Amino acid sequence: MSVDSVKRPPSGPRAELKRQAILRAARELFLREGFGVGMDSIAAEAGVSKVTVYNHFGSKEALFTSVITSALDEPLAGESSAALEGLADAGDLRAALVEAARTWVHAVRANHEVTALRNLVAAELHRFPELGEAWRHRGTEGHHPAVAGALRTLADQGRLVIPDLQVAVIQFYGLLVFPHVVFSSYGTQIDEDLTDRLITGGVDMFLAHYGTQST
Amino acid sequence: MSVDSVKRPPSGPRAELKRQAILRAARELFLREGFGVGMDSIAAEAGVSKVTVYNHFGSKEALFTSVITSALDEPLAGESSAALEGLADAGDLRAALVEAARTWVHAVRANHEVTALRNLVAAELHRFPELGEAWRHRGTEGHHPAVAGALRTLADQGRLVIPDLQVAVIQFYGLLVFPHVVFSSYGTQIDEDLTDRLITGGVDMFLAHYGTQST
DNA sequence: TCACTTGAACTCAACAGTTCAGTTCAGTGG
DNA sequence: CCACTGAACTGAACTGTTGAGTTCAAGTGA
Repeated sequence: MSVDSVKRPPSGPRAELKRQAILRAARELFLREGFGVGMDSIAAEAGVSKVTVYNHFGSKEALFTSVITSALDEPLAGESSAALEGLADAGDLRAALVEAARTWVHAVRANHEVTALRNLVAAELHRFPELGEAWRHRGTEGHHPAVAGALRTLADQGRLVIPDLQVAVIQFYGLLVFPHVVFSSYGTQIDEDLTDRLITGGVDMFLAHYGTQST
Repeated sequence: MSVDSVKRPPSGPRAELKRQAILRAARELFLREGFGVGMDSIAAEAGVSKVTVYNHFGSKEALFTSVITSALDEPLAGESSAALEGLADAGDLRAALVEAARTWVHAVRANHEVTALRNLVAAELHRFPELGEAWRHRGTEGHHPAVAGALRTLADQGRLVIPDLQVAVIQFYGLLVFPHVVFSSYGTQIDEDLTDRLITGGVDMFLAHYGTQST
């Protein structure tokens, strides 16, 4: 009998499959029912014994944390910040901005799941304050640099005049992304047509204020 | 023994006092601890017996609903939409807009409580979908007409040129209000100084796009 | 007198987490 | 190809707690 009472999580190929199945199920049920969902339901949905769930994750809170942090790695960083990179070389800045914004907003809208997870984290802030912070880092502060960098570059090129970068970044979000975030937190969505008008209108407005003749 | 088994809520002046005390306590505790708070705690905080709570509200869900709907009646409709009325007569439109926005945003920021209640409703959307809808009505759609009306009036006066009113309204929100809503849902706040720059910068941007020379 | 209130004890269900005896299955050595 | 081994898995029963809602006998106040 080993004195070592620490329960290591299972390893091996078989265990990894179960782990993924549990994460998938937990994510889906947390999204559908909130944190209040029972561990039995999650185990059942994953097609796995409850004991296995506990062997892997140790507690409900740990499972929730794993679901969130695993979701933190996947999403929109790729396409959307890539779209921002190309801005500096674009001939037609307006068209390029519209295109970038379109990519970005569609990434946000397409991921029902990620947006819904954001709401879930917000809902459980009092139970998991550290998750709120983690999400804030990856989300807002994670993209700030990309947006800020793109805007600064354009300003350095003389194609934009931006006296207050911090404000400009938030305005960029406010015009393009926040409407979708806010509406989704009510459980509704902005329809396709209005989304499109918001994008072109937002870019127009942004350029009307910050653009120069060389735009 | 009356066959009538329907429990009417208590009435009378003393009952009304208790009712208010319960609502106040419930609101405070729901805000501080979320929907998970125990009915015993609420009763204790209200200085009232648990039985009295149930005599008045019947169930926890009904109590929660009452807290929200009672909060729906009170808030920012007054000052903020009043500030929008005066816009039509203003000489200096920019100054007037900044002033109106300042009033409005301060109303949103000052009411930690209302904003926090909004998050609470969003958190419990799956349990109370009808509350989400009610909040949306009083909140967003409740103010839309005021904002839309003010903007339309200014457009009719020829002081603004607004091709797409629906978009303009959302942009107005997006520049001025949404940043605060989004940040507060992360549990953070935008500081005083940045708030001010967002207001003036937002109005500038709005006017740069929609304003005319007669502005 | 009558409606309202109280406190304390109670029921009942849900749910996190555990225990255990037995089963699956991927290797490993022969 | 087989037998054995051990880690991972299962299912079902169990513990312990928490919390919603109820009951009741007694109190309060217009």
